Amino acid sequence: MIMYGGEIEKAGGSANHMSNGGGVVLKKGPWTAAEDEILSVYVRENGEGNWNAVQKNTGLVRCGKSCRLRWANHLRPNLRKGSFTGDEERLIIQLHAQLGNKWARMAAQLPGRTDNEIKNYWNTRLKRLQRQGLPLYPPDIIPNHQLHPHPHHHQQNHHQQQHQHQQIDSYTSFLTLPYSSPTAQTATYHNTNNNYSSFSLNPSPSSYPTTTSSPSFLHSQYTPNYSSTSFHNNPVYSMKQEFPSNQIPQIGVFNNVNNFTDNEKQNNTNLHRRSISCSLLEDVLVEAEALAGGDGDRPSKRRQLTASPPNHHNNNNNDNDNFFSVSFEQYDSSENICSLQDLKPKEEESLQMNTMQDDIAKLLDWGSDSGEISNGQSSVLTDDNLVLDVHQLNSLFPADSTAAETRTNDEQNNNDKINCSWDNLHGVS
DNA sequence: AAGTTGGTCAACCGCACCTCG
DNA sequence: CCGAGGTGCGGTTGACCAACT
Repeated sequence: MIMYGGEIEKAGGSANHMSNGGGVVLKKGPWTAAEDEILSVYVRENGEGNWNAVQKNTGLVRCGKSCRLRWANHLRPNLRKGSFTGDEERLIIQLHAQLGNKWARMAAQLPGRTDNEIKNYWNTRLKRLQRQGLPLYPPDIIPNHQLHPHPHHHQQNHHQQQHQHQQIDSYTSFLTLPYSSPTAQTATYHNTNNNYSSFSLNPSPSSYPTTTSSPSFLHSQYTPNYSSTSFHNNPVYSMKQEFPSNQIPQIGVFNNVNNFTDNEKQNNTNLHRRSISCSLLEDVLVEAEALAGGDGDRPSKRRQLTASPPNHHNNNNNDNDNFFSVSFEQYDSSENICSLQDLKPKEEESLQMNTMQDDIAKLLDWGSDSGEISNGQSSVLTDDNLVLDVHQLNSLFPADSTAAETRTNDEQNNNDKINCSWDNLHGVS
């Protein structure tokens, strides 16, 4: 047993302590290095989960939730520290446009990043943009809720159900939202490769900063395409962004990557965390199944968001020519992703994840001159950028074509079904 | 130099879901 | 079926620091 030897203030003598009900006064506030070490050793030896046992077994006077949080946000391996890169920022914005305040889901798309980091980043950004009266999203990104302001009401996963009470409020707020910016096109974007993006893009995006510290942004070099009147009259630009209650779990552009590179999965002994990841994937799977199985004749936002590009990429062609199709290929195969993780030998899995981790690191750095904070230019997802992205991904994910080739017929059928639903999408011109 | 403001980060809180007995 | 315990998620808060006035 590891005994915690850190200082413990007198019971009840500090606001930084709380009782766990058993007479033990649990410590609150910042963690010490000694506490970190104790927790790290314990998790290495016992794995994650059963966090309340940490206190019992180590004497660490921290509640289970605190232990879990500390581990997840600071101690677990392969955490990415430091500022978000420009591409990460862009991805966060894109994901937020898709998912809303689903920080955990967003974090799952950003290897090594925590939901807390993303949340902090977004909230900071939100506050700044609100203060400046600037839009939350670049003109070329239209949040899904603006495309489909009437969410349907079936909720298919517990993540969505979990915060129903909050989401009701959010939905109420959401109903007051106006829709897209004056110049934004409410059509789902197709790039020149006939690829699909689940958020809408203005074909002529203006430069939009993603960085939290971009001087050009902070000093209003950002010039929206529309008049200042419409700019300020459009509440999108100044209101707190809220999302409808049934935020649809989306497949982010890094979905495929996430399945293998999420750092938490690198700990192969960690079945618990794997189950978390699978839980996310299962959510995706449920949606895929709902889509493939025909969600009635209701053209839902879900359907729109998960639709595949035209099926010219269905077969053995080089799907990795296509940035987004890579994601969707993986998505269509999402059922296998969890099972693969469970079945794959740990060494192989680990190796693959390491490789993918590197790939992601490269991916996140592409287009970022310095690899540091975006200067605002790279945040624009233009058609040309997409082409570039596709080529970048081409070199990063050579295995994807193989993966696509090994898809089962069922997966292919599912994909085809989803493709068929493409024509039913709302807002697709 | 002192006060103010804003940004970042870490941590806590409350709620809801899941599992299990 | 029900309650307790464990867990995950999103919201919120407060400390700290740097830039600004």
